[in-house]
Order: sequence, then C-alpha cells, then structure tokens
Amino acid sequence: MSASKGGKSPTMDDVAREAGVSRALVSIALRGANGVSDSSRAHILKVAKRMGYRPNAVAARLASKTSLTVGVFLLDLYNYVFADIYEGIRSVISNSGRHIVLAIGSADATRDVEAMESLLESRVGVVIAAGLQLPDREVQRFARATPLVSTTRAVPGIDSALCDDQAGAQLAVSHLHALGHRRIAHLASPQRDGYQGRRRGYQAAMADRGLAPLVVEVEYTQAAAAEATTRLLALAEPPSAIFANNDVAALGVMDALDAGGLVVGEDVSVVGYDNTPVAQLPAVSLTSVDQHTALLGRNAAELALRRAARPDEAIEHRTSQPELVVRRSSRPPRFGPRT
Amino acid sequence: MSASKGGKSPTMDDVAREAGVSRALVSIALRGANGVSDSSRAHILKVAKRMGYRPNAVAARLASKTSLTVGVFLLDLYNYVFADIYEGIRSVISNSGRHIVLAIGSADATRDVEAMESLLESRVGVVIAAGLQLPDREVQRFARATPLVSTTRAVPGIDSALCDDQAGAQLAVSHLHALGHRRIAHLASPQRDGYQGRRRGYQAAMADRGLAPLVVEVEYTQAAAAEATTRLLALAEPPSAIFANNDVAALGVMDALDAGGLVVGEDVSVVGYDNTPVAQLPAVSLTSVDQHTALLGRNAAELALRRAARPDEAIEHRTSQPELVVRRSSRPPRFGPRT
DNA sequence: TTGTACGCGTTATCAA
DNA sequence: TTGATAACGCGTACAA
Repeated sequence: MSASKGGKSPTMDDVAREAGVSRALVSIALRGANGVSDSSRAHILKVAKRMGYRPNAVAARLASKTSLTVGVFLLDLYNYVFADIYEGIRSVISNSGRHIVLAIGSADATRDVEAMESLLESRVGVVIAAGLQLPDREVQRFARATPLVSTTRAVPGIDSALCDDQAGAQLAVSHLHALGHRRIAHLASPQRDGYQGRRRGYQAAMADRGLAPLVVEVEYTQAAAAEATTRLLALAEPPSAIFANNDVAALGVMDALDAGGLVVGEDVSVVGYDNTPVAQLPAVSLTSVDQHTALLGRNAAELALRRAARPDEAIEHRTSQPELVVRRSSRPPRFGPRT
Repeated sequence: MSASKGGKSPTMDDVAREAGVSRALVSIALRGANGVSDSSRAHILKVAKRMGYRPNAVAARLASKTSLTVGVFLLDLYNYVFADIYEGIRSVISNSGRHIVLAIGSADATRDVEAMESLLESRVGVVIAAGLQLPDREVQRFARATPLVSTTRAVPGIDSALCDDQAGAQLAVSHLHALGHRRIAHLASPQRDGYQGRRRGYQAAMADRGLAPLVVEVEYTQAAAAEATTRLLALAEPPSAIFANNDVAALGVMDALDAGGLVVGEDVSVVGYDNTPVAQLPAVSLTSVDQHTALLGRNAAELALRRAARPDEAIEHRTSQPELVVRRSSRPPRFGPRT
C-alpha cells in the first residue's frame, strides 16, 4: 500500500517502481502508443489504476514537442451563439484525443488581448477564435505566434469557418421588404472589428431596392442595443423595422420597444441574427437568420486540426449558407408600404 | 537581432543571454519578485519586451510548488447562471494575479467526471465547482485530491458558497399561495445530485399550508422540462401553477404551455429560479427567485483563495439570502382558490 | 520489447 | 544583489 500518502498524487516514477518496469514503458503504455507487450501493458495499467495515478497534463505538455491542446476564445458567456460554437468544436476535438483550453473575453472587448495572451502562454498548438473584436492587424499578429482559425469572422490570410453574412443580411432585408417595410434600420457591430459582412449585406440590399440605409453602431450588449433603439424611435421618421446584427442586440431592441409602449411585430418588426435558443422561445418568437452555429464550430475545429497537422497548407475559408427563420417578430407594417 | 527566428518564441535563457545576466535573475525580474536592483530589472524587462518574450505558463506551473491557477467547473454554457457565476469568480480571481482554467460539463451529467479530471490533470491549486451533478461521495473524492469549493450546492465537508435554497423555494410557494393557487407543482432536479434544497423548501412550504405536493423530476434541459410539463397538464387535475427549479426549466414549462394553447400567467402561473437575463426579457417576464448569482461567484472565489492559502482552516459554508422578483408569469388563478 | 539518458522552460535553493 | 544548479514530471530518440 504505497498509494496516496502525503496527499501528493503519484508520478510515473512511482508507478514504474511499483510495477517493476522503467518509466519510459509506463509512459508508452499509458498513452496507448505501441511498443509494449500486451501483457506488461495490462499490468502497468492495473498498477496505475490501483495507485490512483493521474497523468500530469502540465508536465506532458512541457515535454512533448507537438502540443495536442487547442485553445478556444469565446467573446463572452452571455450569448448562446458561443455555447453552440463551443459544442461544435468540442464534438470534433474531444474524439480526436485532444484537450481544449478556454479563454473568455468580454462584450466591451477590453479582455480580448489578455485572453488571447493566456492561450499563447499556455502554449496551445492552435487556437480557434470566436468573437474576437481586435482589428485584423492584431489578429494577424497573434496568428504569427500560433496557428489561428477564426470563426464567424473573416480575417485576411487566416483560416476561417464562416457563414455568408452578406447573404444572411440580404435575406433579412428582403424578408422585411417583402412584408412591406420601407424604413428599415440596422444595428451594426462596431467598425473597429471585422464583422462588417452583415452591414455590407444590409447596405447592398437596401440600395438594390432604392431604400435609404439607416445604420447605428452598437457594442455587443443588450443594453447598448436598447439604448440605440430608443434613439431610433425618437427620430422624426422612426423605422418600421429593425434588423439587428445578432439576437442579443435584437433582444435589446425588444426591450426598448416594450419600454416605449410599442408592440413587437405590430408597431415595429424585429429581425435578429444567429437563431439562438432564446429567439425560439414562444414568448420571444424572434425572426432570425440561422447561420448554423454548431456547424461553424465543427468546421473551425476541423480546420484547426488540419492546420496543426500541416502548418504549410494553403489558407482555407470554409463558408456555409445562412437560412432565415420567420417568426412573429416580423409582420407587415401597421400602415402598409408608404412608397 | 536574435528575436523571433524560426517561429519559436524566445525562452528565458534567450533573454538572459541577450541581457547578459543569469536566467534566475530574469525569472525574478519578470515575476516582479524582489531580489533585483531596479537598474538591472529595467534592463531585463526592456530586453524581454524587445525580443517579444512570452512567459511559458506550462513550464511555470510545472516548476512552481504553489499552483496559482484556479480551476472552474461549469455545468454547461446554456444557462446564464453560469455566466454570472463565472463573472463573479473572475472579478476576484483576476485581480489576485491568478489564472483561471475552465472545464465545461453537460446538462446530462455525462461529462462531469471527464471535466473534473481535466482540471486535476492540469494540476490546478483549487477548483470551484458550479453545477456538479455527481453524488456527494464522488465530489468528496475529488476534494481529497484537490481543495474544492462548491457553489449553489452544499456538500458535507466541503467549502461552499450558497444561497438559502429552502428559503427561496418557500418564497416561491408563498407567493403563489398568496395569489390564490392551491395546486402547485414543482419541477425538481434529479435525485442523484445534491440540489435538493429547493425541493425540500417546496415540500415544507406546501405542508405548512396543508397542500399536497406534486413533484416531477427533470434533467437540466429546457426540453426535459417541457416534456414533464406536458405530462402534468394531462393529469386529471392539472396544476394551476408550476414552480421550476431554475429558469431554464421554467422556459421549458412556458414552451409546453404555449404548445398546449395555454397562456402563461393566465391559464397557468410559472415561477423560475435564478432570475437570469432571459427571465427579465419583457416578452418572457418570468417571476423568479434571485439568488444573487454573481455574489455566489465572488464568495466562492474568496473561499477558494482562502483555502488555497490555508488548507487546514475549518470548512466554511457562506450563505446568502434569496429574493423573489415578481413578474407577469405569476398571477391569480383563473377561477380563484378552489378549496 | 524494454531501458537509458537527455531535454522541455521554469521555479527555487544555496553559495558567492 | 547575483548566479550556478538541482528539481518539476514527463516525452522521446536511441541503445540494449
């Protein structure tokens, strides 16, 4: 009984000594690599289990040349988009034997650098970024230090798993226009980051229809969207429909409408983006563009694994197509099309 | 110009050589420990910066006796409760110079062990668990390997940051009873885990009022709660109010009510638990028990730091008091009290 | 198939 | 104040 005394967990050396073999053999056996006889492997595993051996991932990462861990950056935890993306990533990473290291940013972007630095300091082999708000240059700088895959955002010279944001925005505008809306506002993400596809799609779609664009920039919070909406409603000619760059912003729009005594879908139509679980709640019933977020996560993970394996392959932008899901938040305007 | 060639990031050795000092001195200077003259420290920092030196957290963790990283387990990413808890934790951990390592479980509890193992294999100094569904014995087993702080759940013999769940449940039942409801059902969490305070509070409150309890167990998903609700509604005497053990479950209840053509707050009242951002949406307007989740996170983090510093101190259960937030999902029953 | 020996990038101890 | 030097726990050629 030499197991677990002093509170410290046994090392490979302890296991090797106990099993009467060398430490190298224990390493091979435990990792499932080949080079051990079945008999001694079984024996080693049994001893390790009996001693309560727990691998030291820190030491393993330091010793091994090839880092099997993938870092994942998520903008924040207040948007189920990132939960979906994470699930997509995990579904492919975990059954490839690799580990995931998470880093969480913040809606106001103040923690992006810190979070990315923490991933690099953990020496992950590759990182998947979902919701980085840093300018392209900064992202590219990080990508020089460690292979980087971007998702939901295209960055020149960097692998990315995307959904066609311009097409998605056009779906939204087209839908609202078909309902009869003419004055359609857009809550866009801040210029500073690279998420401008939806804005461009909106502008193109409006121009195609001879409509005047009305864009307001908002930070990635529900409160900021609500505030922007209040400003929009105070205009001389307020919009009859608002297309938000994501569902969280759309919820902020709904907050502001409610506060202003307006009924969503009757007084003002709202379209979101991401088709998150919240949009699907019957009480919310938010029309939204579905970018198949879990698929984005899986695509990003596949790109990451490929990049980690073959660093010199050509950059790939893997793009999927969005889909509009119509719900009750978008309906014909109260007074029909007014020109 | 010896910086950044070959793509590999420079090590402390490189910095030491470049600065003309020993590696030990570089370590001291970079960590801000004392034992360096101001002049050579400034010099070292300058050289490190010029070379683009980035600390290797893996090597640091392996070498240092005292692990400054704290592991955090979250049940999953589909419940903003855990986002709040995480924020609370981070607010105290990050300005203590420590790092956070995240591990995410799943609503069906199948990944709890794996996630906890990954934290232990990362050799974190202490772990904070939010939403562990393992039985007490298992949790205690993990706590023997690494100091553990539980939050939102009490585990005998383990530090915990809690909110009085029994009191919270009594608030909910008391509120519904005062509205005139007599047939009040409860969606409880699975027996297997340690979250039985809300159930007990519900049962006590019902008993106090001479009402018959009606408990259904559900997994931690919206879908499971919806399904359970459908079963409740099919009863000969369906409940006029449903108290769910958390907001996500309450949303599932609302899904089922909607699917059954019933109006929330009119046909059936609903009360949730956690007062998450979703409950606050005007369209949802869910009455919910607020357990001040961010505070729980901060308390848990403080307990974790204390435990890491002084492992032999007495176990502490830090408990705060819940608060009921009334919204439109709970209103008097259609036909008033019947009995 | 098994064992030896070196290296990974730090921290930490002890002399100088 | 500085600077060798020994851990830390494991991966991995290479030799046996």
